[in-house]
Amino acid sequence: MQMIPTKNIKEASQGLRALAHETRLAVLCHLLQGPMCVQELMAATGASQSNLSQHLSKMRLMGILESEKRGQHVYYRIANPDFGELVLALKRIYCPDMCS
Amino acid sequence: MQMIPTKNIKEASQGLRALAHETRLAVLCHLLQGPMCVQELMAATGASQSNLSQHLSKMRLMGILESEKRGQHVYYRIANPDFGELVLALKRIYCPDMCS
DNA sequence: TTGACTTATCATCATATTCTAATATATTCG
DNA sequence: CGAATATATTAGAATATGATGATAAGTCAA
Repeated sequence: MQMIPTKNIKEASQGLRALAHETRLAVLCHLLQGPMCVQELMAATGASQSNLSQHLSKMRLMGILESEKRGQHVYYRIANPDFGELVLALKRIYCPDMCS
Repeated sequence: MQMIPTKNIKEASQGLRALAHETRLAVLCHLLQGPMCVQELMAATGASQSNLSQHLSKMRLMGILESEKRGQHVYYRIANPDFGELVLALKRIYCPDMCS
């Protein structure tokens, strides 16, 4: 196991912080199934429009999500498939009962 | 990819929060090499004694680390090897240049 | 153009996190 | 015992983060 360079620790910890919230982690999990628009994510997470928009904005700024406007809807998707691996590692830790 | 149950999202996001700090992530990375005592971790991270102790305490309470007292030193180690996988996923995202 | 709808942004308040400094506890050694 | 060392705990101030409500801006359809 090789050490992460100090200069990257900062970036990685900022990225983690952008995931370390119940709503944002739920969004990430839902988006693993494919792109969704804000309305759909509102329904899926139960967050309010304003609140969700701010969470999505933060994740986009941190490079976790990408967005694309189609008509009056904005679709969000995961920017980097490696986040799927990260969620898998999370599942091994926090959902040991799930056979994945 | 199977969805993480809502009831576990909370726990997982709390766990992530316990990692989402520059000092704590650095500690985790160092401990991947093996157990270390507080002094060694102070030298490795540059954090102050009190500050580091609080970070270690939080990680221990969150089940990320375990500690063992040996003489006047307290050795910390990673409680769950799956956190190593999580760090590997982080490396793929934030250190794409590192050939790991 | 007007009105409904979708999303983003802003201001503000509430809460959580982090750091520092001081102090406490425990262990070892002389 | 008393001093030195290692670690933990506490209180407080500073800062960051999160939720809400109001509003703005873009799109569509009548």
